[in-house]
Amino acid sequence: MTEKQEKILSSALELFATEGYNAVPTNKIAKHAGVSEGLIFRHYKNKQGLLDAILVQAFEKATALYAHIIAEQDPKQVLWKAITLPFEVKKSEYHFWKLQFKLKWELEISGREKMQPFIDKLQWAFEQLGYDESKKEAELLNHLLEGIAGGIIKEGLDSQAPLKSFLLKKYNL
Amino acid sequence: MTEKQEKILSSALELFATEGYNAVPTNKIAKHAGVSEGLIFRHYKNKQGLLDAILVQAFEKATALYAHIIAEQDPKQVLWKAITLPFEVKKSEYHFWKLQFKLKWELEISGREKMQPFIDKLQWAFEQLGYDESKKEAELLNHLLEGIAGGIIKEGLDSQAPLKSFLLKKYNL
DNA sequence: TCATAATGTGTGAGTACTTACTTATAATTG
DNA sequence: CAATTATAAGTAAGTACTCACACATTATGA
Repeated sequence: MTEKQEKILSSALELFATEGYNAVPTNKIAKHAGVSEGLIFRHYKNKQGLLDAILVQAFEKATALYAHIIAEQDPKQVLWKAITLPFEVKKSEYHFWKLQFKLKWELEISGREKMQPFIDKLQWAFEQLGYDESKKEAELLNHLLEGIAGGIIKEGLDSQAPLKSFLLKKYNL
Repeated sequence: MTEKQEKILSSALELFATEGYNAVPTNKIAKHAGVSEGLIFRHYKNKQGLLDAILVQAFEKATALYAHIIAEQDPKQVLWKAITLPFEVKKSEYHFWKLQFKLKWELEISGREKMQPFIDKLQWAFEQLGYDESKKEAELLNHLLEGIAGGIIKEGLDSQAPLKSFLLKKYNL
């Protein structure tokens, strides 16, 4: 992948994340990337193709992130890693995360499939720890973590930080 | 407010909710409402003005909905009403709710101000019930309820229904 | 080894179509 | 008849995408 090709991808990611897919015209992406507009279409065929390329990267990134948790064999560690995950997100990755939330609602790209193995692992952990209704516990915690992640992206880490130790206490971690 | 004026509003609400603000051109709204395109601009000045008019209605609707909870004096009842609220949303109001979520991310219209009195009331209820960290409890429950509401809108009531009794049990209601 | 063909990267100027908004003018209402 | 509601036909700017062409890199073959 050439340098300009990567620049297109990162510019599109940033602009889609901050302004939304439909709100960003391709000429704006080109300008931001310091590239002729035609090059976008040479490399990615059309605007949708550009988004798809970003989504592929996103899928890989998300998979890598959750792999760490899914591989964990100690159920307590699974919960601990899951809960602390959103608080560890780096500022440099905000665009990436913001885009996930934006697309979920703007284009109704679910992201559910991506999450399912993670939720399953949560359920497994709750089961191991003797919780009564592991599936519901897992879905509940997932809602919670998504809410916290969204809060961090929109209002900053500080707005949600107090919830970290609070949650860990709640789950006896 | 004339009949056509209302039709414009309801059509715009439906289309914005299902497809997103930026994805829906004004001529499509006019066609859907059975109205000439110019009429939209006569009544609402521009596309943003049309959205603003919807948002005013939304604010009133949300305020009315939460008023019921905020007026409640029994803390247990406050929690009960808050938790059951998302499960009581009628299908006819899905567009309205979906738009809230869509705009929150597509246009970054927070909706936080709308919610604050509700969150404050949750905090009050937790305080009354002797919870240790009422503020964090309130924010946690709010995240949870938003997650559930979002789930209902995207995946249907059935997908989240089991969580209702589960949550009520968790909070001893 | 070196001309040359082939392929891939990149540009800038289009093009066909869409989109938000305007305006002149008609119909309706009070 | 005065004001308001409504329309149909614009218009200027924007938008996704194409295309002809230039430049660079690599592959081929005498």
